[in-house]
Amino acid sequence: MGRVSDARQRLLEATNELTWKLGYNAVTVDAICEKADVRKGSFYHYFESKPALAKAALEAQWESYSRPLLEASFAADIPPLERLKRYMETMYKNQKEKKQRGERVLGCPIFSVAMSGEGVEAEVVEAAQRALKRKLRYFQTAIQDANDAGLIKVDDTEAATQAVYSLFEGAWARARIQNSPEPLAGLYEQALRLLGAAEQESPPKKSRVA
Amino acid sequence: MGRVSDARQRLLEATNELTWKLGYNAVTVDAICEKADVRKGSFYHYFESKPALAKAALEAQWESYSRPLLEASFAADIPPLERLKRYMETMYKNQKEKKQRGERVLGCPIFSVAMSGEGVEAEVVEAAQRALKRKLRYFQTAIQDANDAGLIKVDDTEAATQAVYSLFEGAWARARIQNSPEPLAGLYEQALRLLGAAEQESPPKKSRVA
DNA sequence: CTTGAATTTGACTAGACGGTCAACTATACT
DNA sequence: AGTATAGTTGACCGTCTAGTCAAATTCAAG
Repeated sequence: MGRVSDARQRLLEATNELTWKLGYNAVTVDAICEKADVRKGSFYHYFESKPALAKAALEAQWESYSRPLLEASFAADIPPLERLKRYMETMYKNQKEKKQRGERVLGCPIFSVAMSGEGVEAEVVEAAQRALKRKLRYFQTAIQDANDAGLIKVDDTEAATQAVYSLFEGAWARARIQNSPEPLAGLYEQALRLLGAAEQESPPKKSRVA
Repeated sequence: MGRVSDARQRLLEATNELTWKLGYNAVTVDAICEKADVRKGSFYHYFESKPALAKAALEAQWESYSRPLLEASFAADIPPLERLKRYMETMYKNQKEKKQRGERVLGCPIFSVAMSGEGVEAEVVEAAQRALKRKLRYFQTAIQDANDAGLIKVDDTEAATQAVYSLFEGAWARARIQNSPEPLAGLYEQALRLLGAAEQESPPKKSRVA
């Protein structure tokens, strides 16, 4: 019964856009309301507080953005290393296109929130941490599968996975910092080295002098 | 002439401590003043604004903290790969000890500020970016030296350096997120794989099944 | 001991912030 | 058509925030 509205959805989207660009603490309730074209009273009709909205927004973003992107690249019917390749190259292309469109390179929408640590309500940080852990699982599965298929050569699969993940998140974070997609370029090849799985080699060059 | 004081210094230190823990936007001038035991009026005697202080604090931190740590590990008379090893293991130990002392694992004091992007005054972000670029140069020199000495085997030295740096910063960031030093454990060995410089090998194991 | 510059102080402001509320409006269901 | 209910509105509040200032204090140097 009663009226219908998509104000809740608009609030979630506005929150994610602003938080991605500015970081959680730099985003105000007023700014969210303005962007979503919703009055403050309505805001508190849908969410009991700013952190509650931020938490819901992160979860919505996981479902509508991050998860689909991951599922597309990490589909189980794709060869395991191909999954990594697809994901990394898709992310690179995404950021590159953004840059060419004149937009800023914003990196991972979840990572910067997760990094806030204290200084942001635990509720929000924990939602971001959960999302990052889920993301890690795609890497773990793919690399485990690659290992089972004998495609990689590592002493410690888990350590290698962590390293690939750190490499990826680090590159993505640096892309944001530099406002450039370049740190994400050629990441797959670097990941292969971590995994002891040199691909079809191009002719190796010897050392060169500075 | 006139009075002498170390209030300026105390303000810089308080700013760095709080920013490291909470992130720039969660730190208020009042909190800084309280921690430094300085009244607000004095604050604005020494710094013309909050971002101006933050910028000065980042520069002070580079000189008094980051730079010494880097210089100690990356001294030119140490073999190039040994430099990387020392740095990474020092950072790991640092964070591990912090954790054992019951403190939080805070990661890189500069990285989180640099990641703020818009939403933090350009002045502050740029100071952080400068510091990160300087840090990268230590990696570049060490890896270039390793390459010149034939210690590593990479097609593209610069790309490998970027990857090692992304790996390191990514791991450090994840350490903060997880409040655990573990992402930094064994990083040097992973870096060696990126550089095509397998160390004194332990007997290699073949793939294993989940 | 005087002088005057450097420093300290606390009270002050204006605006932004997160959040509240009671009244109002639209509409899906009976 | 009537009504309960979901959604909307804008004015309002207390607190926090960055920043100001004129007056008071300290002390190095002449």
